[in-house]
Amino acid sequence: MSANGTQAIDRAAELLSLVVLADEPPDFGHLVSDTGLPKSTASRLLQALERHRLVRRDGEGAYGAGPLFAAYASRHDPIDDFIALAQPTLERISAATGETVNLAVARGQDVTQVAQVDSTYLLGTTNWLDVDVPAHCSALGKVLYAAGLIPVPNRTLEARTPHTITDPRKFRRHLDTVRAKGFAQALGELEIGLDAVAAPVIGRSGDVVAAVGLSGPSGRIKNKLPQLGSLIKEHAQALSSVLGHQPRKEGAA
Amino acid sequence: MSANGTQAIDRAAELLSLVVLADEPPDFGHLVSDTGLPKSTASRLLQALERHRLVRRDGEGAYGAGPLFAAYASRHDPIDDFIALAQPTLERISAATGETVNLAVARGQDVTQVAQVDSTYLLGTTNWLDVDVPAHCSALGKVLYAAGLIPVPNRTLEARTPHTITDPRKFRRHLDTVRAKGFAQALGELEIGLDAVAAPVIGRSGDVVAAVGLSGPSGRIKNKLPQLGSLIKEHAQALSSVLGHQPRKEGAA
DNA sequence: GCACAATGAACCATAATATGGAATCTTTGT
DNA sequence: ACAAAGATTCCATATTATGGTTCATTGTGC
Repeated sequence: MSANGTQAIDRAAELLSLVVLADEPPDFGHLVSDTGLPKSTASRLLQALERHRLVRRDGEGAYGAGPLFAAYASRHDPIDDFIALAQPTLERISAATGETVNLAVARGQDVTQVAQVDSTYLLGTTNWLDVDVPAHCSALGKVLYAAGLIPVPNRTLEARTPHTITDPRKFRRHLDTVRAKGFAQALGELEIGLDAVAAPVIGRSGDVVAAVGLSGPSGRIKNKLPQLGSLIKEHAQALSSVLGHQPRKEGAA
Repeated sequence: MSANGTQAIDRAAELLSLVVLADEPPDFGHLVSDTGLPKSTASRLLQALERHRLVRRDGEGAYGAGPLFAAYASRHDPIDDFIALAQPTLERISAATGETVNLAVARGQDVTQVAQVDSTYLLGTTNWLDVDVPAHCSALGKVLYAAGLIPVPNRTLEARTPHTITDPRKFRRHLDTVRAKGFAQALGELEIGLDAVAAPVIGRSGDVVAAVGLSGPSGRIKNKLPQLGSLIKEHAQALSSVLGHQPRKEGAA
Protein backbone atom coordinates (compact mmCIF):
# COMPACT_ATOMS: atom_id res chain seq x y z
CA MET A 1 0.00 0.00 0.00
CA SER A 2 1.45 3.35 -1.05
CA ALA A 3 1.42 6.65 0.76
CA ASN A 4 -1.88 8.35 0.22
CA GLY A 5 -2.49 9.22 -3.41
CA THR A 6 0.83 8.39 -5.04
CA GLN A 7 0.50 4.77 -6.12
CA ALA A 8 0.91 5.54 -9.80
CA ILE A 9 3.99 7.64 -9.14
CA ASP A 10 5.41 5.01 -6.80
CA ARG A 11 5.02 2.37 -9.49
CA ALA A 12 6.47 4.55 -12.22
CA ALA A 13 9.41 5.46 -9.97
CA GLU A 14 10.08 1.80 -9.23
CA LEU A 15 10.23 1.08 -12.94
CA LEU A 16 12.49 4.08 -13.47
CA SER A 17 14.92 3.00 -10.74
CA LEU A 18 15.15 -0.48 -12.24
CA VAL A 19 15.98 0.97 -15.63
CA VAL A 20 18.53 3.53 -14.41
CA LEU A 21 20.35 1.16 -12.05
CA ALA A 22 20.26 -1.95 -14.23
CA ASP A 23 23.58 -3.58 -15.05
CA GLU A 24 22.15 -4.61 -18.43
CA PRO A 25 19.37 -2.66 -20.18
CA PRO A 26 16.15 -4.48 -19.23
CA ASP A 27 13.44 -5.27 -21.72
CA PHE A 28 9.69 -5.03 -21.17
CA GLY A 29 9.33 -8.63 -20.01
CA HIS A 30 12.00 -8.26 -17.34
CA LEU A 31 10.45 -5.08 -16.04
CA VAL A 32 7.05 -6.77 -15.79
CA SER A 33 8.44 -9.79 -13.98
CA ASP A 34 10.67 -7.74 -11.68
CA THR A 35 7.86 -5.42 -10.59
CA GLY A 36 4.93 -7.86 -10.67
CA LEU A 37 2.81 -5.25 -12.48
CA PRO A 38 0.21 -6.33 -15.08
CA LYS A 39 1.51 -5.85 -18.62
CA SER A 40 -1.01 -3.15 -19.51
CA THR A 41 -0.14 -1.16 -16.39
CA ALA A 42 3.60 -1.46 -16.99
CA SER A 43 3.17 -0.50 -20.64
CA ARG A 44 1.20 2.60 -19.81
CA LEU A 45 3.64 3.73 -17.11
CA LEU A 46 6.70 3.13 -19.30
CA GLN A 47 5.17 5.07 -22.16
CA ALA A 48 4.56 8.00 -19.82
CA LEU A 49 8.17 7.84 -18.60
CA GLU A 50 9.40 7.74 -22.19
CA ARG A 51 7.23 10.67 -23.17
CA HIS A 52 8.83 12.69 -20.36
CA ARG A 53 12.37 11.74 -21.43
CA LEU A 54 13.04 9.78 -18.26
CA VAL A 55 13.59 6.53 -20.14
CA ARG A 56 14.51 5.76 -23.70
CA ARG A 57 14.04 2.65 -25.74
CA ASP A 58 16.59 1.27 -28.14
CA GLY A 59 15.81 -0.37 -31.46
CA GLU A 60 15.45 -3.79 -29.84
CA GLY A 61 13.06 -2.71 -27.14
CA ALA A 62 15.51 -2.53 -24.25
CA TYR A 63 15.06 0.40 -21.88
CA GLY A 64 17.73 2.80 -20.67
CA ALA A 65 17.94 6.07 -18.77
CA GLY A 66 16.47 8.87 -20.85
CA PRO A 67 17.72 12.26 -22.02
CA LEU A 68 16.81 13.99 -18.76
CA PHE A 69 19.50 11.93 -17.05
CA ALA A 70 21.99 12.73 -19.78
CA ALA A 71 21.13 16.42 -19.46
CA TYR A 72 21.71 16.23 -15.73
CA ALA A 73 25.03 14.41 -16.14
CA SER A 74 26.27 16.94 -18.68
CA ARG A 75 25.52 19.84 -16.41
CA HIS A 76 27.15 18.66 -13.19
CA ASP A 77 30.67 18.13 -11.95
CA PRO A 78 30.92 14.35 -11.50
CA ILE A 79 32.90 14.72 -8.29
CA ASP A 80 29.89 16.40 -6.66
CA ASP A 81 27.74 13.39 -7.54
CA PHE A 82 30.37 11.02 -6.25
CA ILE A 83 30.60 12.92 -2.97
CA ALA A 84 26.80 12.93 -2.66
CA LEU A 85 26.69 9.19 -3.29
CA ALA A 86 29.48 8.55 -0.82
CA GLN A 87 28.07 10.66 2.00
CA PRO A 88 25.76 7.95 3.44
CA THR A 89 28.71 5.55 3.53
CA LEU A 90 30.88 8.06 5.40
CA GLU A 91 28.05 8.58 7.87
CA ARG A 92 27.65 4.84 8.42
CA ILE A 93 31.35 4.48 9.15
CA SER A 94 31.10 7.41 11.53
CA ALA A 95 28.09 5.89 13.24
CA ALA A 96 29.89 2.57 13.62
CA THR A 97 33.16 3.97 14.96
CA GLY A 98 32.72 7.56 16.11
CA GLU A 99 36.04 8.47 14.46
CA THR A 100 36.82 11.07 11.81
CA VAL A 101 35.97 9.68 8.37
CA ASN A 102 37.38 10.96 5.08
CA LEU A 103 37.07 10.39 1.39
CA ALA A 104 40.06 11.19 -0.85
CA VAL A 105 40.82 11.14 -4.56
CA ALA A 106 44.00 11.57 -6.56
CA ARG A 107 44.44 14.86 -8.34
CA GLY A 108 47.56 15.00 -10.39
CA GLN A 109 50.21 13.68 -8.04
CA ASP A 110 48.44 14.77 -4.89
CA VAL A 111 45.88 13.32 -2.53
CA THR A 112 42.84 15.53 -2.21
CA GLN A 113 40.36 15.04 0.57
CA VAL A 114 36.92 15.77 -0.80
CA ALA A 115 34.58 14.91 2.07
CA GLN A 116 34.72 14.43 5.81
CA VAL A 117 32.50 13.42 8.71
CA ASP A 118 33.84 14.72 11.98
CA SER A 119 34.58 12.58 15.02
CA THR A 120 31.93 12.33 17.72
CA TYR A 121 34.70 12.34 20.34
CA LEU A 122 35.99 15.55 21.80
CA LEU A 123 39.47 14.22 21.05
CA GLY A 124 39.20 13.87 17.33
CA THR A 125 41.13 15.24 14.38
CA THR A 126 41.23 18.45 12.44
CA ASN A 127 39.23 19.31 9.35
CA TRP A 128 41.48 17.67 6.78
CA LEU A 129 39.77 19.17 3.77
CA ASP A 130 42.01 22.22 3.94
CA VAL A 131 45.19 20.42 4.96
CA ASP A 132 47.93 19.47 2.52
CA VAL A 133 49.02 16.07 3.80
CA PRO A 134 52.09 14.22 2.50
CA ALA A 135 50.57 11.15 0.91
CA HIS A 136 53.19 8.66 2.10
CA CYS A 137 52.31 9.32 5.76
CA SER A 138 48.56 8.84 5.40
CA ALA A 139 46.47 5.72 5.04
CA LEU A 140 44.41 7.37 2.29
CA GLY A 141 47.60 8.26 0.41
CA LYS A 142 48.96 4.74 0.69
CA VAL A 143 45.76 3.35 -0.83
CA LEU A 144 46.05 5.69 -3.82
CA TYR A 145 49.79 4.92 -4.19
CA ALA A 146 49.08 1.19 -4.02
CA ALA A 147 46.45 1.56 -6.74
CA GLY A 148 48.87 3.38 -9.00
CA LEU A 149 46.77 6.51 -9.11
CA ILE A 150 49.71 8.61 -8.02
CA PRO A 151 53.28 7.72 -8.97
CA VAL A 152 55.37 6.22 -6.18
CA PRO A 153 58.43 8.40 -5.58
CA ASN A 154 61.95 7.03 -5.94
CA ARG A 155 63.56 9.59 -3.67
CA THR A 156 63.97 9.50 0.10
CA LEU A 157 60.67 10.41 1.66
CA GLU A 158 60.12 13.16 4.21
CA ALA A 159 60.30 11.96 7.82
CA ARG A 160 57.37 13.53 9.58
CA THR A 161 57.84 11.39 12.71
CA PRO A 162 60.34 8.72 13.70
CA HIS A 163 57.72 6.22 12.47
CA THR A 164 57.52 7.57 8.94
CA ILE A 165 58.76 5.18 6.24
CA THR A 166 61.41 7.13 4.36
CA ASP A 167 63.26 4.49 2.35
CA PRO A 168 61.53 4.24 -1.07
CA ARG A 169 62.23 0.53 -1.43
CA LYS A 170 60.77 -0.18 1.99
CA PHE A 171 57.82 1.98 1.07
CA ARG A 172 57.18 -0.02 -2.11
CA ARG A 173 57.24 -3.25 -0.12
CA HIS A 174 54.83 -1.66 2.31
CA LEU A 175 52.48 -0.90 -0.61
CA ASP A 176 52.63 -4.58 -1.60
CA THR A 177 51.29 -5.32 1.87
CA VAL A 178 48.51 -2.76 1.39
CA ARG A 179 47.48 -4.46 -1.83
CA ALA A 180 47.59 -7.91 -0.22
CA LYS A 181 45.51 -6.89 2.79
CA GLY A 182 43.08 -4.72 0.90
CA PHE A 183 43.48 -1.79 3.28
CA ALA A 184 46.21 0.59 4.46
CA GLN A 185 47.19 1.71 7.91
CA ALA A 186 49.25 4.64 9.09
CA LEU A 187 50.42 4.41 12.72
CA GLY A 188 51.90 7.60 14.08
CA GLU A 189 53.57 8.26 10.71
CA LEU A 190 52.04 11.68 10.13
CA GLU A 191 51.88 12.67 13.78
CA ILE A 192 52.79 10.81 16.95
CA GLY A 193 49.64 9.40 18.50
CA LEU A 194 47.54 9.67 15.33
CA ASP A 195 46.50 6.43 13.62
CA ALA A 196 44.39 5.75 10.52
CA VAL A 197 43.06 3.01 8.24
CA ALA A 198 41.78 3.35 4.66
CA ALA A 199 40.52 1.12 1.85
CA PRO A 200 40.07 1.54 -1.90
CA VAL A 201 36.78 2.46 -3.57
CA ILE A 202 36.39 0.79 -6.96
CA GLY A 203 34.43 2.28 -9.83
CA ARG A 204 32.22 0.61 -12.41
CA SER A 205 35.23 0.08 -14.65
CA GLY A 206 36.98 -2.04 -11.98
CA ASP A 207 39.65 0.58 -11.25
CA VAL A 208 40.27 2.30 -7.93
CA VAL A 209 38.72 5.77 -8.04
CA ALA A 210 39.04 6.92 -4.41
CA ALA A 211 40.01 5.95 -0.87
CA VAL A 212 37.83 6.02 2.19
CA GLY A 213 39.36 6.02 5.64
CA LEU A 214 39.06 6.83 9.29
CA SER A 215 41.50 8.30 11.78
CA GLY A 216 41.84 8.99 15.50
CA PRO A 217 44.19 8.78 18.46
CA SER A 218 46.31 5.64 18.79
CA GLY A 219 44.75 4.82 22.13
CA ARG A 220 41.39 4.18 20.45
CA ILE A 221 42.64 2.82 17.12
CA LYS A 222 45.67 0.62 17.75
CA ASN A 223 44.00 -2.22 19.61
CA LYS A 224 41.19 -2.56 17.08
CA LEU A 225 43.16 -2.50 13.84
CA PRO A 226 41.99 -5.84 12.45
CA GLN A 227 38.34 -4.99 13.15
CA LEU A 228 38.67 -1.45 11.80
CA GLY A 229 40.47 -2.78 8.75
CA SER A 230 37.64 -5.20 8.04
CA LEU A 231 35.02 -2.54 8.70
CA ILE A 232 36.58 0.02 6.37
CA LYS A 233 37.00 -2.63 3.65
CA GLU A 234 33.36 -3.68 3.90
CA HIS A 235 32.09 -0.12 3.73
CA ALA A 236 34.42 0.68 0.84
CA GLN A 237 33.10 -2.38 -0.98
CA ALA A 238 29.51 -1.34 -0.30
CA LEU A 239 30.25 2.07 -1.78
CA SER A 240 31.90 0.38 -4.77
CA SER A 241 28.66 -1.55 -5.35
CA VAL A 242 26.69 1.70 -5.32
CA LEU A 243 29.06 2.91 -8.04
CA GLY A 244 28.25 -0.13 -10.12
CA HIS A 245 31.35 -2.23 -9.45
CA GLN A 246 30.56 -5.92 -9.62
CA PRO A 247 33.14 -7.87 -7.67
CA ARG A 248 34.55 -10.89 -9.50
CA LYS A 249 32.34 -13.84 -8.67
CA GLU A 250 34.01 -16.81 -7.10
CA GLY A 251 34.12 -19.87 -9.30
CA ALA A 252 33.77 -17.87 -12.51
CA ALA A 253 35.15 -19.58 -15.61
CA MET B 1 -5.58 16.72 -20.95
CA SER B 2 -3.04 13.92 -20.49
CA ALA B 3 -2.72 10.68 -22.33
CA ASN B 4 -5.12 8.17 -20.92
CA GLY B 5 -4.42 7.33 -17.29
CA THR B 6 -1.11 9.09 -16.70
CA GLN B 7 -2.05 12.52 -15.42
CA ALA B 8 -0.37 12.06 -12.06
CA ILE B 9 2.84 10.83 -13.68
CA ASP B 10 2.74 13.62 -16.23
CA ARG B 11 2.47 16.17 -13.44
CA ALA B 12 5.18 14.59 -11.35
CA ALA B 13 7.45 14.38 -14.39
CA GLU B 14 6.89 18.06 -15.19
CA LEU B 15 7.92 18.96 -11.66
CA LEU B 16 10.96 16.70 -11.93
CA SER B 17 12.09 18.27 -15.21
CA LEU B 18 11.80 21.74 -13.72
CA VAL B 19 13.96 20.72 -10.78
CA VAL B 20 16.62 18.89 -12.80
CA LEU B 21 16.96 21.54 -15.50
CA ALA B 22 16.69 24.61 -13.25
CA ASP B 23 19.54 27.11 -13.40
CA GLU B 24 18.99 27.84 -9.71
CA PRO B 25 17.46 25.30 -7.29
CA PRO B 26 13.75 26.17 -7.18
CA ASP B 27 11.79 26.29 -3.97
CA PHE B 28 8.24 25.03 -3.43
CA GLY B 29 6.58 28.33 -4.25
CA HIS B 30 8.34 28.61 -7.60
CA LEU B 31 7.39 25.08 -8.54
CA VAL B 32 3.74 25.78 -7.69
CA SER B 33 3.66 28.99 -9.69
CA ASP B 34 5.58 27.53 -12.64
CA THR B 35 3.30 24.49 -12.96
CA GLY B 36 0.01 26.03 -11.93
CA LEU B 37 -0.69 23.07 -9.64
CA PRO B 38 -2.59 23.53 -6.34
CA LYS B 39 -0.23 23.53 -3.36
CA SER B 40 -1.58 20.29 -1.91
CA THR B 41 -1.13 18.50 -5.22
CA ALA B 42 2.39 19.80 -5.74
CA SER B 43 3.33 18.93 -2.17
CA ARG B 44 2.11 15.36 -2.47
CA LEU B 45 3.84 14.82 -5.82
CA LEU B 46 7.13 16.30 -4.62
CA GLN B 47 7.10 14.15 -1.51
CA ALA B 48 6.65 11.07 -3.67
CA LEU B 49 9.54 12.15 -5.92
CA GLU B 50 11.69 12.73 -2.85
CA ARG B 51 10.78 9.36 -1.38
CA HIS B 52 11.95 7.72 -4.62
CA ARG B 53 15.26 9.64 -4.63
CA LEU B 54 14.42 11.55 -7.77
CA VAL B 55 14.61 14.92 -6.02
CA ARG B 56 16.33 16.03 -2.86
CA ARG B 57 15.68 18.98 -0.66
CA ASP B 58 18.34 21.09 0.96
CA GLY B 59 18.14 22.57 4.44
CA GLU B 60 16.43 25.70 3.16
CA GLY B 61 13.74 23.93 1.21
CA ALA B 62 15.17 24.31 -2.28
CA TYR B 63 14.84 21.28 -4.54
CA GLY B 64 17.57 19.63 -6.57
CA ALA B 65 18.07 16.46 -8.58
CA GLY B 66 18.11 13.46 -6.26
CA PRO B 67 20.49 10.58 -5.65
CA LEU B 68 19.16 8.54 -8.57
CA PHE B 69 20.55 11.17 -10.92
CA ALA B 70 23.86 11.17 -9.07
CA ALA B 71 23.96 7.38 -9.29
CA TYR B 72 23.35 7.57 -13.02
CA ALA B 73 26.01 10.24 -13.51
CA SER B 74 28.59 8.25 -11.57
CA ARG B 75 28.02 5.16 -13.65
CA HIS B 76 28.24 6.62 -17.13
CA ASP B 77 30.97 8.05 -19.33
CA PRO B 78 30.05 11.73 -19.67
CA ILE B 79 31.04 11.81 -23.33
CA ASP B 80 28.27 9.29 -24.07
CA ASP B 81 25.74 11.62 -22.49
CA PHE B 82 27.10 14.56 -24.40
CA ILE B 83 26.87 12.66 -27.68
CA ALA B 84 23.32 11.57 -26.86
CA LEU B 85 22.36 15.15 -26.08
CA ALA B 86 24.00 16.44 -29.24
CA GLN B 87 22.47 13.87 -31.60
CA PRO B 88 19.18 15.76 -32.20
CA THR B 89 21.17 18.89 -33.04
CA LEU B 90 23.30 17.02 -35.59
CA GLU B 91 20.12 15.59 -37.11
CA ARG B 92 18.54 19.03 -37.37
CA ILE B 93 21.61 20.40 -39.15
CA SER B 94 21.51 17.41 -41.46
CA ALA B 95 17.81 17.94 -42.14
CA ALA B 96 18.42 21.61 -42.90
CA THR B 97 21.40 21.12 -45.22
CA GLY B 98 21.67 17.51 -46.32
CA GLU B 99 25.42 17.66 -45.77
CA THR B 100 27.69 15.50 -43.59
CA VAL B 101 27.52 16.75 -40.01
CA ASN B 102 30.15 16.06 -37.33
CA LEU B 103 30.80 16.69 -33.68
CA ALA B 104 34.41 16.89 -32.49
CA VAL B 105 36.21 17.34 -29.16
CA ALA B 106 39.84 17.92 -28.24
CA ARG B 107 41.68 14.96 -26.80
CA GLY B 108 45.17 15.82 -25.78
CA GLN B 109 46.53 17.74 -28.74
CA ASP B 110 44.29 16.01 -31.27
CA VAL B 111 40.84 16.57 -32.70
CA THR B 112 38.60 13.60 -32.21
CA GLN B 113 35.36 13.20 -34.08
CA VAL B 114 32.83 11.60 -31.78
CA ALA B 115 29.60 11.64 -33.79
CA GLN B 116 28.47 11.97 -37.39
CA VAL B 117 25.30 12.18 -39.43
CA ASP B 118 25.94 11.15 -43.01
CA SER B 119 25.11 13.26 -46.04
CA THR B 120 21.83 12.64 -47.81
CA TYR B 121 23.57 13.29 -51.13
CA LEU B 122 25.24 10.50 -53.05
CA LEU B 123 28.24 12.81 -53.33
CA GLY B 124 29.01 13.28 -49.70
CA THR B 125 32.04 12.69 -47.53
CA THR B 126 33.59 9.73 -45.81
CA ASN B 127 32.92 8.47 -42.31
CA TRP B 128 35.26 10.77 -40.45
CA LEU B 129 35.02 8.97 -37.13
CA ASP B 130 37.89 6.68 -38.11
CA VAL B 131 39.97 9.26 -39.97
CA ASP B 132 42.93 11.05 -38.41
CA VAL B 133 42.57 14.56 -39.81
CA PRO B 134 45.25 17.26 -39.43
CA ALA B 135 43.48 19.81 -37.30
CA HIS B 136 44.80 22.90 -39.11
CA CYS B 137 43.11 21.83 -42.37
CA SER B 138 39.67 21.28 -40.91
CA ALA B 139 36.96 23.68 -39.82
CA LEU B 140 36.38 21.64 -36.65
CA GLY B 141 40.08 21.77 -35.83
CA LYS B 142 40.25 25.52 -36.36
CA VAL B 143 37.40 26.02 -33.88
CA LEU B 144 39.23 24.00 -31.23
CA TYR B 145 42.51 25.83 -31.94
CA ALA B 146 40.76 29.18 -31.74
CA ALA B 147 39.29 28.21 -28.38
CA GLY B 148 42.68 27.25 -27.02
CA LEU B 149 41.68 23.66 -26.42
CA ILE B 150 44.63 22.43 -28.44
CA PRO B 151 47.93 24.33 -28.57
CA VAL B 152 48.56 26.26 -31.77
CA PRO B 153 51.80 25.02 -33.38
CA ASN B 154 54.72 27.34 -34.01
CA ARG B 155 56.24 25.25 -36.77
CA THR B 156 55.45 25.27 -40.47
CA LEU B 157 52.23 23.38 -41.04
CA GLU B 158 51.76 20.48 -43.39
CA ALA B 159 50.52 21.49 -46.85
CA ARG B 160 47.75 19.07 -47.71
CA THR B 161 46.62 21.09 -50.75
CA PRO B 162 47.87 24.34 -52.32
CA HIS B 163 45.14 26.07 -50.27
CA THR B 164 46.38 24.86 -46.89
CA ILE B 165 47.63 27.63 -44.57
CA THR B 166 51.16 26.60 -43.67
CA ASP B 167 52.69 29.74 -42.17
CA PRO B 168 52.09 29.65 -38.40
CA ARG B 169 51.78 33.41 -38.09
CA LYS B 170 49.23 33.55 -40.89
CA PHE B 171 47.43 30.68 -39.24
CA ARG B 172 47.22 32.56 -35.93
CA ARG B 173 45.77 35.59 -37.71
CA HIS B 174 43.30 33.25 -39.37
CA LEU B 175 42.24 32.00 -35.93
CA ASP B 176 41.63 35.62 -34.87
CA THR B 177 39.16 35.78 -37.74
CA VAL B 178 37.51 32.56 -36.57
CA ARG B 179 37.02 34.05 -33.11
CA ALA B 180 35.67 37.28 -34.53
CA LYS B 181 33.16 35.60 -36.84
CA GLY B 182 32.14 32.90 -34.39
CA PHE B 183 32.64 30.11 -36.90
CA ALA B 184 35.44 28.55 -38.94
CA GLN B 185 35.63 27.60 -42.57
CA ALA B 186 38.00 25.31 -44.46
CA LEU B 187 37.90 25.71 -48.25
CA GLY B 188 39.77 23.02 -50.10
CA GLU B 189 42.44 23.01 -47.41
CA LEU B 190 42.21 19.32 -46.56
CA GLU B 191 41.26 18.15 -50.02
CA ILE B 192 40.60 20.05 -53.25
CA GLY B 193 36.86 20.43 -53.73
CA LEU B 194 36.01 19.73 -50.07
CA ASP B 195 34.63 22.62 -48.00
CA ALA B 196 33.46 22.80 -44.40
CA VAL B 197 32.14 25.16 -41.72
CA ALA B 198 32.14 24.62 -37.94
CA ALA B 199 31.19 26.52 -34.79
CA PRO B 200 32.01 26.17 -31.08
CA VAL B 201 29.78 24.45 -28.54
CA ILE B 202 29.95 26.09 -25.13
CA GLY B 203 29.44 24.23 -21.86
CA ARG B 204 27.74 25.35 -18.69
CA SER B 205 30.99 26.82 -17.43
CA GLY B 206 31.20 29.19 -20.40
CA ASP B 207 34.14 27.41 -22.01
CA VAL B 208 34.21 25.78 -25.43
CA VAL B 209 33.81 22.03 -25.01
CA ALA B 210 33.32 20.84 -28.61
CA ALA B 211 32.91 21.90 -32.23
CA VAL B 212 30.01 21.06 -34.50
CA GLY B 213 30.39 21.34 -38.26
CA LEU B 214 29.26 20.31 -41.69
CA SER B 215 31.17 19.49 -44.85
CA GLY B 216 30.55 18.78 -48.51
CA PRO B 217 31.76 19.48 -52.02
CA SER B 218 32.69 23.08 -52.83
CA GLY B 219 30.05 23.29 -55.54
CA ARG B 220 27.33 23.01 -52.90
CA ILE B 221 29.06 24.82 -50.05
CA LYS B 222 31.03 27.77 -51.44
CA ASN B 223 28.15 29.94 -52.59
CA LYS B 224 26.24 29.60 -49.33
CA LEU B 225 29.01 30.24 -46.83
CA PRO B 226 27.38 33.16 -45.00
CA GLN B 227 24.09 31.25 -44.62
CA LEU B 228 25.82 28.03 -43.60
CA GLY B 229 27.98 29.94 -41.14
CA SER B 230 24.91 31.49 -39.54
CA LEU B 231 23.10 28.15 -39.51
CA ILE B 232 25.95 26.28 -37.86
CA LYS B 233 26.36 29.06 -35.27
CA GLU B 234 22.68 29.01 -34.40
CA HIS B 235 22.60 25.26 -33.99
CA ALA B 236 25.80 25.29 -31.96
CA GLN B 237 24.27 27.93 -29.69
CA ALA B 238 21.09 25.88 -29.33
CA LEU B 239 23.17 22.88 -28.28
CA SER B 240 25.09 25.12 -25.86
CA SER B 241 21.77 26.08 -24.25
CA VAL B 242 20.88 22.41 -23.82
CA LEU B 243 24.19 22.03 -21.98
CA GLY B 244 23.21 24.84 -19.64
CA HIS B 245 25.25 27.67 -21.12
CA GLN B 246 23.55 31.01 -20.57
CA PRO B 247 24.75 33.52 -23.16
CA ARG B 248 25.74 36.93 -21.80
CA LYS B 249 22.65 39.12 -21.91
CA GLU B 250 22.86 42.28 -23.93
CA GLY B 251 22.79 45.42 -21.82
CA ALA B 252 23.93 43.61 -18.70
CA ALA B 253 25.67 45.79 -16.14
C1' DG C 1 5.96 41.26 22.15
C1' DC C 2 2.22 40.91 19.13
C1' DA C 3 -0.56 40.80 14.92
C1' DC C 4 -0.52 39.37 10.55
C1' DA C 5 1.19 37.26 6.27
C1' DA C 6 3.51 33.69 4.01
C1' DT C 7 4.84 29.03 3.58
C1' DG C 8 4.17 24.27 3.38
C1' DA C 9 1.94 20.01 5.24
C1' DA C 10 -2.23 17.36 6.49
C1' DC C 11 -7.06 16.19 6.03
C1' DC C 12 -10.93 14.11 3.62
C1' DA C 13 -15.38 14.18 0.62
C1' DT C 14 -15.76 13.13 -3.90
C1' DA C 15 -14.74 13.73 -8.81
C1' DA C 16 -12.33 11.50 -12.05
C1' DT C 17 -8.47 8.83 -12.96
C1' DA C 18 -5.69 4.46 -13.15
C1' DT C 19 -6.48 -0.14 -13.17
C1' DG C 20 -5.90 -4.77 -15.30
C1' DG C 21 -8.35 -8.70 -17.66
C1' DA C 22 -9.44 -9.56 -22.13
C1' DA C 23 -9.05 -8.64 -26.80
C1' DT C 24 -6.23 -7.30 -30.45
C1' DC C 25 -2.21 -6.45 -33.21
C1' DT C 26 2.47 -7.30 -34.81
C1' DT C 27 6.47 -9.94 -35.22
C1' DT C 28 8.94 -14.12 -35.14
C1' DG C 29 9.62 -19.08 -35.41
C1' DT C 30 8.47 -23.55 -37.27
C1' DA D 1 -0.01 -21.24 -43.08
C1' DC D 2 -0.27 -21.32 -38.50
C1' DA D 3 1.11 -20.95 -33.65
C1' DA D 4 3.47 -18.61 -30.13
C1' DA D 5 5.30 -14.70 -28.02
C1' DG D 6 5.50 -10.01 -26.99
C1' DA D 7 3.40 -5.72 -26.52
C1' DT D 8 -0.43 -2.48 -27.08
C1' DT D 9 -5.21 -1.09 -26.81
C1' DC D 10 -9.78 -1.12 -24.95
C1' DC D 11 -13.09 0.00 -21.45
C1' DA D 12 -16.14 -1.10 -17.19
C1' DT D 13 -15.36 0.10 -12.76
C1' DA D 14 -12.76 -0.03 -8.41
C1' DT D 15 -9.97 2.89 -6.29
C1' DT D 16 -7.05 6.58 -6.26
C1' DA D 17 -5.69 11.50 -6.82
C1' DT D 18 -7.64 15.71 -6.37
C1' DG D 19 -7.75 20.36 -4.31
C1' DG D 20 -10.29 23.42 -1.09
C1' DT D 21 -9.79 24.03 3.51
C1' DT D 22 -7.52 23.89 7.79
C1' DC D 23 -3.53 23.85 10.60
C1' DA D 24 1.26 24.59 12.33
C1' DT D 25 5.37 27.04 11.84
C1' DT D 26 8.21 30.82 10.57
C1' DG D 27 9.17 35.48 9.13
C1' DT D 28 8.15 40.39 9.08
C1' DG D 29 6.59 44.94 10.39
C1' DC D 30 5.24 47.95 13.91
